Amino acid sequence: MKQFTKHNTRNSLRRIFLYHGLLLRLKSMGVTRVFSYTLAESAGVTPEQVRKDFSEYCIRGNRRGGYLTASLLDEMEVLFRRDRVTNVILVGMGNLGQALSKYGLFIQRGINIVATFDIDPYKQKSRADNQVYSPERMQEIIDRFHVTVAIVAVPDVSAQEVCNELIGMGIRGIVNFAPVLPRVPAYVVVNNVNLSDEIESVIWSVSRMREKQSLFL
Amino acid sequence: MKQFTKHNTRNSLRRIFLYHGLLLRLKSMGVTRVFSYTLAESAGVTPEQVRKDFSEYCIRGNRRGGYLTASLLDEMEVLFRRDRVTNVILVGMGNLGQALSKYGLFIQRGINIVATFDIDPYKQKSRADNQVYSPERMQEIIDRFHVTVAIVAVPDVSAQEVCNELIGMGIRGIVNFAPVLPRVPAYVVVNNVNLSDEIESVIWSVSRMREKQSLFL
DNA sequence: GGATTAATGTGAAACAATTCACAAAACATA
DNA sequence: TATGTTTTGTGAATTGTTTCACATTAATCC
Repeated sequence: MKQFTKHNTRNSLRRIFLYHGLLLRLKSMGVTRVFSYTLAESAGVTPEQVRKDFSEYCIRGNRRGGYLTASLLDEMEVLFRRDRVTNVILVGMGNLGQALSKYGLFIQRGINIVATFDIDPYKQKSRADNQVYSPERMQEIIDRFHVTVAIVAVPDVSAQEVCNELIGMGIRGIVNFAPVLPRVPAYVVVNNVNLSDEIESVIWSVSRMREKQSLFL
Repeated sequence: MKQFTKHNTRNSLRRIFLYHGLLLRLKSMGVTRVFSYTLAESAGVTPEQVRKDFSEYCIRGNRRGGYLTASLLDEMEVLFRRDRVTNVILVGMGNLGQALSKYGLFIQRGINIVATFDIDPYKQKSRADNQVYSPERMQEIIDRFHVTVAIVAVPDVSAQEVCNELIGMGIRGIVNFAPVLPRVPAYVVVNNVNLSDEIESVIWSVSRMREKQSLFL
């Protein structure tokens, strides 16, 4: 097993996944060899950054030859467990949950939503193509499919409760779309995604930029 | 107009929006007064961090008295333009686009999707409740509603082209859900959101944590 | 009204991340 | 095989961010 001595940072991990996505695209475009500056260019970072990031995860290139797209991808996929499909569950089948359950890119990336859950009995019935389960069956499905990661897309008021239940049933990683930060034990990983915040920060950056610019008009 | 001498960082801006969301909840729960440690606790950061972040945006509290929820919110909303509704457009009405167009939390946060666009004529017709426009009408609508920010939820292959067109029509901020990083001029703000990456990074963190733990079993 | 307490605000210190600069390696060419 | 060129890999320098420590302020209590 590989050891990462340095405490690899959240930022470098994010970038690694970004590189991975870019590499998939490059490979599909028939690019067999990439250089640190190729990736840097597409990722909007410096070439040194790319090399440092790879170095942190003990990914080596070939001096003068750069990296072979295919073997770099293989190495990354083994390293980051993307060589196998991971079963996840999705809790909360509101608008966002329904979209996520149908989002085609997940399965392309080895993310398999094995089951979706909602407390609303109407939602449980309504979808013939994609069965929505009652939360009662959660434990059973988590056990059967060895699920450790859940996507939470429930309303803010139920988010904490749902997270607590999931953790009690063995879930160890949560991608949380509810606009609250759930409180979890240290052995559980949470990634909070707040769609409103993402848009608001752009709105603000734009309006600030316009103000600055208008000073020079 | 307020001046921010310090170059406020991306992280502190993200946290500011997080605090804002937390404050909205606290206010709705009837909390009239908050302290830096109240917010720190909910946001998962240190109290000093909260105070530094506020300080960076010239937001002042009352020594010993902390912050009054309502006036802090007012101040933030004026400062970050959340006291008015901002019109945005949404391009790409696939699964994700459709979910985003119906996502109730946007309007709660003053984000108004004034129009949605898709090249697929079938999608343009199909929705009686929520008209989907042909891209031909984009310029007209951008001008009419003074839109400067767009949400892009198109497939990866068309993302760059769509962004170019949007920028040509006056868009200055893009929230990009396509799994590519669009190349844009310096006067355009882009925020890339990659849902697969968010999930993959959790999957990896969990599997790494389990490996570490198994060493001690 | 002075003493006490509980909070903020912030410069300084510690820590983390990025960029720089260049040695080491691999390949090409003659 | 020697030489030149290109690219990686990484220690050192720089830059950025967070935490610490404490002076400052406001409220409360005798």
